Order: sequence, then C-alpha cells, then structure tokens
Amino acid sequence: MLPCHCLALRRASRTATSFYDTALAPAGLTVAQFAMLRQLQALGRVSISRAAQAMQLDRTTLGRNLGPLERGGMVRIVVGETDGRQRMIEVSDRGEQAVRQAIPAWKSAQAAISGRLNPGRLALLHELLAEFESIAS
Amino acid sequence: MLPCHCLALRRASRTATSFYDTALAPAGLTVAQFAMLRQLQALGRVSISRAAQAMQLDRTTLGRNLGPLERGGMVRIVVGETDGRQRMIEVSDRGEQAVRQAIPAWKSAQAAISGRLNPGRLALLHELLAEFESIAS
DNA sequence: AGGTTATAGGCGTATATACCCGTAATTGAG
DNA sequence: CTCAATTACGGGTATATACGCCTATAACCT
Repeated sequence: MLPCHCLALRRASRTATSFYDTALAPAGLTVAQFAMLRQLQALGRVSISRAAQAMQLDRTTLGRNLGPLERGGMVRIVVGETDGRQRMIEVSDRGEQAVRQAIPAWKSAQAAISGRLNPGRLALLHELLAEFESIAS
Repeated sequence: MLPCHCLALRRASRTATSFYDTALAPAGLTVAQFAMLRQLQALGRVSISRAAQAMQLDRTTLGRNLGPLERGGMVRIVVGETDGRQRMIEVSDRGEQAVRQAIPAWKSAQAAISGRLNPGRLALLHELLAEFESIAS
C-alpha cells in the first residue's frame, strides 16, 4: 500500500487540529475560528467571496463558518453600501478581544511544535506544503 | 502574522482533499472513503475501536463514516462473536470492487503530484508530516 | 430604458470530524 | 458467583467542509 499524499496530509491536519483545539479550548475558540478571525483582522472589512478567496476556502464554507462567530458576537455581517449583494464581514471588539485572549494559548501550541521540530525542518515543512498546494490547486 | 503550523496543514489538507475528490468522483468515492476502504482491507476484519486506533481517527468519527459506506453496500457491520459489544467491519465484494475501480484515478492523482514534486522532496514531506504527528499526538 | 448576462450569497443536502453522555456487554476483585 | 469497574459502541449535538440550485442585485449592451 503506497503512501497516499492526501491521506498523510489529512491525518496530519486532524492531529494538528486536535492539538491546537485542545490548547485553545480554554479561550473558547477552535483553531479554525481563531485562524479565521486573525485572517479577517488582517483583511479588514471584506466581502464573503473575497475573504473566501484570500483564505482558499469555499465561499459557502466560509459563509457557514461565520455562523458560530456571529452568534458569539465576534463578527458582524452587514450589507455592502456600494453593492447590495455583498455581505461585508467586520470583526467586532469582542472578536478582537477573543483573539487577544487566545494568543497566549496559540503561542504555547506553536512553541510546543517549534521546541521539538527544529526551525529549519519546520520552515521546510511550510515550504513543502506551499509547494504542494500550488501543484494541487 | 506568524505562520500557524496548524493553519498551513489544514489548508494543504483541504487542497489535497479537493484535488483527490475531483479525481475520484467518477469512481463514486471520496478520498476519505477510498482511504478508509483501503485501510480496512489492509486491517482485515476489525472492530470499530481497533480500526479507529489504527487510522488515528476518533472512534465515533469512524463509526459515523461507516454510514455512507454501509448504505452503499461497501462494508458490512456485524456483531462480534467472542465479544458482543464489538462491531466488526467487513469490506464486501462490492467494496473491494469499488477500490479496484478507483485505483486508476487515485494513481493518476498521485502521479500528478509526483510529476511536479520530485521524489526526494515528496519523501521529505511525508517524513516531516510523520514527525509532526509524533510531536502533536 | 429594458432585457440579458454576470456576480454575490443563501439554503438544502451530504460527508467528515469530534465531544459528551448513556447503554450494553465483558472483565475482574472479593 | 456477584457486583463493581472497565470497555465498546450508539446517539445527540456542534463545527468544518463543499457541491448544486436558487434568488437578488449589479453590470452591460443595444
């Protein structure tokens, strides 16, 4: 049974997600939510489609994932002024605070990895992942 | 914004899943189902918990994922003879046939990656993923 | 201006994933 | 042998992910 590249990535992704989710749980965020909020902060006020494109996520997936964040008061979804079709995403103060509060836990998870996988190999992993994505996308 | 190891893995996993799912779609299997069937074949008749452990999957996740396969007649779930609590998983002939039929598509997807990421780097990726998992699990 | 085309999203549906809690069956201590 | 502890699993709930179809809005062409 030859190793399936996809299976290896999926397994590693599950493991990483579980590891980070455990670390972030006290802060009340999943790693998906944390990453999404941080990316939304970096993007600023942005439409759903544009955010999805930036995050390499399906549009409808991003739309659905906004649900829990919106219910938690972390983001607001408002109709675009110039284009009535667009739904603009705004990270609320509560969302920014949640990210700030979660950052120590996230850093701790990051450090747990960095402490056991030397910087060169970690950088190489990121590089190979990026290369893989450019091939498979 | 420092790169989150988890986010990078999740992104790559999504990309890979989409790539392989597209390749496998004509065969009527998702890559998750394909990988699961192949692992079940390798394991032989096995209980749900034991299979989940072998696949590094949550037990309840594996149990749920059996649903579509069972509905499609790819696997049978039978009560264990020696232990009435166990549910033994058996890949049916239909399941084996589905795997056989999907293998060309899978190989094509594998080859599309191998053709653009040289063997050394691909092997390194697998090695780094394994290392990551051993750290984060 | 009006009709056609294109774009932005929502909703239905389905799979994938994992947590918690409850139940059934086995194991083990005495 | 009995009963407590353990183990195996199902179901409820929730998030994450994506496809297809539909609607609303905008843009474009004549």
